[in-house]
Amino acid sequence: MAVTMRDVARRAGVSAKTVSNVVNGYPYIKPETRDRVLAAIEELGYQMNATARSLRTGRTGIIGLALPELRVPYFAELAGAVIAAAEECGLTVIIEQHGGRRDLELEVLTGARRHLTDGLIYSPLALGTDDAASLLDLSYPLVLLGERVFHPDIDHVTMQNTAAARAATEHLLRAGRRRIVALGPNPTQDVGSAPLRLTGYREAHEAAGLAVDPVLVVPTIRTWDHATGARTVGRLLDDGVDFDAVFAFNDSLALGAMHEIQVRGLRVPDDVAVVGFDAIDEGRYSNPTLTTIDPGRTVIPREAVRLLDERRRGVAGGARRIAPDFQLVPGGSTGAPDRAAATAAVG
Amino acid sequence: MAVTMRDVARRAGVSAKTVSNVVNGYPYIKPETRDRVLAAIEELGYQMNATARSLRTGRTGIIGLALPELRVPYFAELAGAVIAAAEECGLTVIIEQHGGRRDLELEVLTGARRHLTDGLIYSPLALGTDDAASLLDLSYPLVLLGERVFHPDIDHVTMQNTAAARAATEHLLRAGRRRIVALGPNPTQDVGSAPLRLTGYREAHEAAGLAVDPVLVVPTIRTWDHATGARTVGRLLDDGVDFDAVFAFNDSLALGAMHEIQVRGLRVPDDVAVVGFDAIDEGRYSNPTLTTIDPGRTVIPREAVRLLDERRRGVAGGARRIAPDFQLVPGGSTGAPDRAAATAAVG
DNA sequence: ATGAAAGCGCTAACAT
DNA sequence: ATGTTAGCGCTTTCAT
Repeated sequence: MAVTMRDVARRAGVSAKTVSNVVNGYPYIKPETRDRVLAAIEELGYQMNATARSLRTGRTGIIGLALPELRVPYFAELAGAVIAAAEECGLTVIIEQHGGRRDLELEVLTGARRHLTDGLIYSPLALGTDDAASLLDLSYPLVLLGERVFHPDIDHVTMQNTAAARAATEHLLRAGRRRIVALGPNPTQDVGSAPLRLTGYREAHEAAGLAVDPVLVVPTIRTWDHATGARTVGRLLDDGVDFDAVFAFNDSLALGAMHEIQVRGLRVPDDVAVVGFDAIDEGRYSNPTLTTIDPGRTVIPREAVRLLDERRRGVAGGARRIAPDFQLVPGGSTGAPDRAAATAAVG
Repeated sequence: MAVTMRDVARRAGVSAKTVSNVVNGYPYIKPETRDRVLAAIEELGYQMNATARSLRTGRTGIIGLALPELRVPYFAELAGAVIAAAEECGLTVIIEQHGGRRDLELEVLTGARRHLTDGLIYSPLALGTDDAASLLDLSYPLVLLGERVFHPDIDHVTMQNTAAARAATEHLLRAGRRRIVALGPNPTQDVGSAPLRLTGYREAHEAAGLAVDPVLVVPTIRTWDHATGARTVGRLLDDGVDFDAVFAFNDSLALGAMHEIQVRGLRVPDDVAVVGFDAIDEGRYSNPTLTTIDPGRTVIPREAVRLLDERRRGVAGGARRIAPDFQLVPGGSTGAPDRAAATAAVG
């Protein structure tokens, strides 16, 4: 059997409650008593039983992070950063993969794991505005990532989707590209990143006084991965669609597209320039490197954890909405020079 | 306050213990009683308090997965698969990132989270054989990934490192390459994947009656990532080392190397062929696609969870060691044709 | 500044 | 086949 508070208390000649007070940083303890307790803890190698504490307090110190799939690089990087940020707050994270399946996304909200966690950071893919109701009468703190299920009464951490997409498109227009594919919109999706990014794409064209050729607005399935990017661009090429640039709605799509373009014997960026979105690590070592949008990749996980922790501790007021500054990251896929690594390391 | 077993019991006109029996699948219950209980559960929307059960049983149904960093694609894919496999067993996973830092790797073993988990799947990077002792007197089930801290009394899930590395090298030799860089060994590392893979590299040369030029055995730091691969190969090129192939000890190194080679204006595979190790998703859409070793990427996570769950449930005997079959995955980086995606989708 | 008693919700052990 | 009792290890009253 493990060492308990009673054991420590006996050893220190105090009551269990005093040990509890010491462990929890209760201030009004005679220094001498505290020292005796700390010594006893040390000697016995006492470690608190988190389960017992949770049963009593109703809080576990665990938060959930629900996302589509960990194997998708964007979510892997997000999860790594969320875990690190949670650690700073003394919180533990459990990751739940819903695969973008609607039934699983809903189950996450009410499933058994919600008893294990103090709150949830939630990145849905299939839910829409209609589902906002499901999110409003939850009995635990919730922070939403993205804005598929936007509701003003829920904490959100999101991106400047439209402005960033506009900047990405303007970057291509400035480089003289005039037939820019928008890769990623989905006709059945009225909410979420896709329509917002498409709006940015359109805004950039309008501002430049250019019309958007509908042929260049190319829907994909919701799974924005390499395979989808490659397959979709492959079909455009098969169909003889004329384009000189691709703005893909995320980096995986962009990298898949870039792969396919080169497999077909075209050059990036000479024949087709490519811009992505997310600034995942992979794009920094692709061939060529990928021009992309950094939507605030370090800020988003940190803020998500902060918002949730504040709710959890009951120190938050009304719902908050955070959309960090974004940044265009130039790469070889739009003609920025791909510097040699050894040289870069020196400089 | 949430609905408890007592509430359900009252409603069903039975004792709490009977509710417990129903919930836990105890067989000897009058069907009619069971139905009444299930109905009461349904009506009240009862969900079990996992914390209370854990306190009573001493088991949480949570397992730990300790790895260097989630942002490293190999570990992200591993973690995703471990979570999925754990789900199948009704287990929840918490991921702990130790960053390959020795102090954190040791802390994982004895930290507070070990009270929260029933066992640990452990993938160390900094520990060595000397640390085996730290792993032997742990009071919880442990499954080791890799063989940095090999010990016959601990469950291991590992790879056929030497045989697979030999196959990778032979693949390059068969293609007529004669100056193959071994990218990844570390002179200070006597255990783990690196020396085993180096042995495979040497064996392939010996079997072909070829000597290994020591200049081609190129150490890297332990962080086998893109940047390391690019930087190290960059230095070889700067130094004018003559080579016509690279066998990188993982895919990230390989992709970083491939990037740098192409940045310098050389062609892959014409000037330099490249082979990696791990078969991460990224290599399937790189330019060119990456030839690599699949060390059993689907088997490893599944088996790790199975071994741990068996120990946890106390149904395991002596220590087991699992090293699944591996497979060479040909890609464009050694001259296999990179098929167009759209065509591939049809065929 | 510290202690005693009670109980969080569940299940093990025993009883019937 | 079901009920009773006790207690997992902690924190929350309330008392001193």
